[in-house]
Amino acid sequence: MTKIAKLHDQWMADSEYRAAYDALEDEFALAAALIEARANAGLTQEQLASRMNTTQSVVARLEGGRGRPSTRTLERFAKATGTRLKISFEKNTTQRRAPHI
Amino acid sequence: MTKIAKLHDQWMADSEYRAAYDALEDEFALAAALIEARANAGLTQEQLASRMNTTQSVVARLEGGRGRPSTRTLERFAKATGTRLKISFEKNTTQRRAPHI
DNA sequence: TGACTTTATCGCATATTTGGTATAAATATT
DNA sequence: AATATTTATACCAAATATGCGATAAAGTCA
Repeated sequence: MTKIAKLHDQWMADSEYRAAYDALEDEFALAAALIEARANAGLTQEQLASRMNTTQSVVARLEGGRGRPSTRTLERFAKATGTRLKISFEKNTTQRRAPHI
Repeated sequence: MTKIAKLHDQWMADSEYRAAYDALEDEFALAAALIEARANAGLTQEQLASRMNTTQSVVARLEGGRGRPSTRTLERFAKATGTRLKISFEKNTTQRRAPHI
């Protein structure tokens, strides 16, 4: 294990750090989904923004993983990309492995 | 087809009505997911609220399908119920049928 | 029925997200 | 390189969600 990975493991013991890390991971996952959906739709941020009745800066902010958008926004995003928003709470069967960094 | 169903079909042609209807459908889907997750966790709204660092009334509001919660709230809900929040944009392969009411 | 638990709703203060504009930064095109 | 296009960031006002207490409503059980 690298020094960094070890440090990470130690830090994960700290609940505050852990919470921040998990939140980050989720934000990335959402950002990735947003980017992929727009890519599949073949739209620029500007075009998508127009379909969502908002501005390009808002779309950039969403895809940048900054902030925690409301489901209202996600639904508009889904419609604009011709997709269907699906939100679910999955059982934590397998414990997530500590990622190798 | 019933008279009501016929009326419904006519109304669905009106974009404003249709948008409202779709939003409602999504809200119900989310509310159902929330309720199911809490049931699986075997918690009362009060207990869950405590784990989310909020109050019972907030949980009731969420499950009631009133408002469009932020992903921040959904993430806290997921952690409190021991589940993992999953948000995805699914391709609209088959067109959704008009539901029979 | 009455006591008790759980869930739903209301009003309002606070917090967060979103809209909009401007502009910087990055990417693509010629 | 120069220009055009696309994406990222900053700021502030407006819209929306959240926190919270009080209380109503509904459900459970003796």
